[in-house]
Amino acid sequence: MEQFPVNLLPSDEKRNVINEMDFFANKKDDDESKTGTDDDEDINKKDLSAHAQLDFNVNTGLHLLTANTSSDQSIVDDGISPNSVDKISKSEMVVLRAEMERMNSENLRLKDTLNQVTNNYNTLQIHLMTLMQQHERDHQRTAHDDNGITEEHGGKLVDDTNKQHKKSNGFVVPRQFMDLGLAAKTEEASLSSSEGRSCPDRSRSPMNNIDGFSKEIGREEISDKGSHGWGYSPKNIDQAAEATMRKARVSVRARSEAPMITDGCQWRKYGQKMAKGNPCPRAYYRCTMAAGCPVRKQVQRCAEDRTILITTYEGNHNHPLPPAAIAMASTTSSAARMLLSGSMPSADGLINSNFLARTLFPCSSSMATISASAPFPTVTLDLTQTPNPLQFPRSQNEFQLSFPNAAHSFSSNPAALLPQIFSQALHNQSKFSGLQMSQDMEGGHQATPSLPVAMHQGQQNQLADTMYTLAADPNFTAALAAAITSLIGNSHPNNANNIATNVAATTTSNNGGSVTTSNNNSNGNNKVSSSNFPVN
DNA sequence: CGCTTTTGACCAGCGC
DNA sequence: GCGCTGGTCAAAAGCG
Repeated sequence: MEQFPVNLLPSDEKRNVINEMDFFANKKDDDESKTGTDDDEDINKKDLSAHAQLDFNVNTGLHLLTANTSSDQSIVDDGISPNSVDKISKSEMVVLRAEMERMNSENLRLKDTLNQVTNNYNTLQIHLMTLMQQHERDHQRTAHDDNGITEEHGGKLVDDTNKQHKKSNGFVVPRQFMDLGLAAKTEEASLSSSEGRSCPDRSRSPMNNIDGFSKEIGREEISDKGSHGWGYSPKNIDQAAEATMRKARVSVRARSEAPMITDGCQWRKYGQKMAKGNPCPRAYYRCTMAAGCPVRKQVQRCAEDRTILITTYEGNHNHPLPPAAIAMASTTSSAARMLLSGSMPSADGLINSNFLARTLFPCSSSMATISASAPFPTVTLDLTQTPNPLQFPRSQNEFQLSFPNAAHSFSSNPAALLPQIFSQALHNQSKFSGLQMSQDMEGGHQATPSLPVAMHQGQQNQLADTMYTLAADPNFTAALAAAITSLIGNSHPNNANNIATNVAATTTSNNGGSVTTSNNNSNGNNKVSSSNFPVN
């Protein structure tokens, strides 16, 4: 280290020339011992002062802004000080300060360890709950097979769903989300067949109905609810899946001045309208990474806080995605899966989903809410809220620990932080991937009603199932991290725009102008409006 | 020239 | 039935 030029001097010469530098002499000896074998570390241990001084000097080099350090350093450099007693006392102060720094660093390490222990605890708790759920599901499936129930159409399927609710836990709680989806299935399917214009993509491309997640989740749901032997034709299954998936939406609220949040996909704008109760226009985008991809999203700024960008995803991609795109795509599929699994049947889904969000991303302040009153079942990931010190006393530290170079990355190259975030998120995800959720676990979501507030055992299991489904999704946490990018950008307002610019360039092309054109229908408000927070 | 955005129009659902 | 609203289409315009 250049900060220790004393090392360049022979030890004897130094000892003789600099009288008051016994302190340095010890340090130098210590340095020499370190230049030797590491095994001599214990043997060469000197008094605490020597080590402390070494640590202090090292830390001095790292913390250049420490005021005390500079003053102390000047004292040491001042070889003409007449009062050796003061030097000694000051040296002791230096030692104490060094010791304090060591303790602080140790404290940080302990905090980190505690954080890891907490995460491990949560993981194990989820694992335990999941195993219990699996055990219960196996038991119920066996009982259900004995009953030999078969279904002939969607209506009976819904009825059977409620039957299972009763059978599972003895409570009758309407599974609003699933019922909505299946109930709308027949209607929407008929509309699709008779009026192609209402759903041109699906009618023109029947393959869209059986692609990707829509088909997968739909069959998962149907197989789960009906269990065995229903009379659905493949066409009906696809229509049901499509209709169901079309109903489920995932909304992400994040603070960002960017036109859109990062999701890694390519989008094409196909419409923009003024929505009621919001002066900001709502933009409609369609995924253009593959022909016939059914995924769409709506982007709109929050009326109350226009720094908040609300992005609502719908559907699932039918094509391979780049790693960055997998994140947000998995958000939609996982969250939709959570919705369609009916794991949040109570009106107070906030409790469950908050637990979910905290478990998946304990270092974030993200909040997941379920909206049962919306026209479509929607899960909202609110990434705009400030951390709750009572709930996450170390959230900020944890976040910084997770992204130690965040500030530097933002100051130098904002876009460089994104891979860090995704890596961190994937790292978090790997904690869950070790749970090795079985295929059956992922595919079978048993209908389990719940008490609204006090968590019934069945609800706990269902919650665990849902959480596990999300956690097992390879990129759900990464998706959350992608959204949290906006949070980071918000914490660095000077860099937020840069991030947004870099991000937007990878997702879609847009003019980025401040003038947006509204497109109201039949209300005489077709006009060009200016906005400080353009949607696109 | 091809792709994207803009934007007026159309359609369906819903409430009154 | 009518009006409002959300969602989408598709021709025109813009852009590289």
